[in-house]
Amino acid sequence: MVVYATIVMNTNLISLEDRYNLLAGRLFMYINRYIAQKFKSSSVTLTREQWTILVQLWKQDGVSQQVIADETGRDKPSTTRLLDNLERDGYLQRQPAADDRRLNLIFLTEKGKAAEEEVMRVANQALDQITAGLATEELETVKKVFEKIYTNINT
Amino acid sequence: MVVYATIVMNTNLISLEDRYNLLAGRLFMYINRYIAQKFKSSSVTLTREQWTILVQLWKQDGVSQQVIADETGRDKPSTTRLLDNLERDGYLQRQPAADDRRLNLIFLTEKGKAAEEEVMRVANQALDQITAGLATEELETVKKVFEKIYTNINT
DNA sequence: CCAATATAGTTGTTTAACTAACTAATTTGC
DNA sequence: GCAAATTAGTTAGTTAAACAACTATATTGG
Repeated sequence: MVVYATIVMNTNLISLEDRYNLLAGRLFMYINRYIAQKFKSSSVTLTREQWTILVQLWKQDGVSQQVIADETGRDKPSTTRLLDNLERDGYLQRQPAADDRRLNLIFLTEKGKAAEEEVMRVANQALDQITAGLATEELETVKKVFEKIYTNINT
Repeated sequence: MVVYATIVMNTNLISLEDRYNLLAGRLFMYINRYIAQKFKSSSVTLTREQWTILVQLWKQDGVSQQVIADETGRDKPSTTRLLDNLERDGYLQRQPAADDRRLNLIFLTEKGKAAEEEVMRVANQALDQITAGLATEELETVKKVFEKIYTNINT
């Protein structure tokens, strides 16, 4: 067993255990599981990942796959395959752009549009349960920390 | 576009956008990518997930797969396959327990033990960079929020 | 003008998570 | 004592993320 005490002292007073948990992404794994369960028990037949794509399309559809990839923070192959499944399941359709044949524009189908209300109701309910009892200032701090981490990662 | 204003008002003053980002797990996706890069560029040939298993084994090895699954928050099939790969790559070995033949006890190999120092050095360096410039109180609040969310999810 | 470069999207491969279904071994409770 | 239930672990199938390599189209710069 190697001793990490000096390393911890060099940075801050948060324990290695806490820092490790952040890094390990355990909470995210649990949140992911929770959302999947809530979707399932509400007969929402979408994954959390598919939901993030649809959230973007409900804001604006008719955009290219690259735009969706950028807006949801994914690479192109991951986006291609998420769109494959969503198209297969009838939520959207690809349409080549007339003025640039490299682009696929993504359009919601009627099914995709109709899904918004119920899916967002379930998602918001899950969010309410996840964040129940948390003070606004606490969530503001979390937001600030997340933004700082984002900056740290990208510089 | 459905209007969510009333839903947001019913819960707290954090915007839907912020709540959505928490749910979407974007930051975690970015942290995951960052760690993977740091491991790769330091010639640590482990995934973040494999690392979480080894962290547990460095604390205590000779435990069953179920114990590892519980301690790292995974289900059994995920744990089985992570251990498959770690065994294949020579970091550990399975050994049937003498007194209960259902159990596989997991033991680090010399390679698995020897990896600790360098791997933890790289992991701690990445953690330092990720949490740089964050105040102890901010990280304490994040910890508190994470714990509260964990409680919310499991009740 | 057209070769070089950049951009959009797809495909293949590996890792990992989840669920469900399964085998083998152990514990239980009548 | 032994059938039923529980526990440990594996296997199969689906979804998703990462990276690398690829095709097709569009833009660029000499």
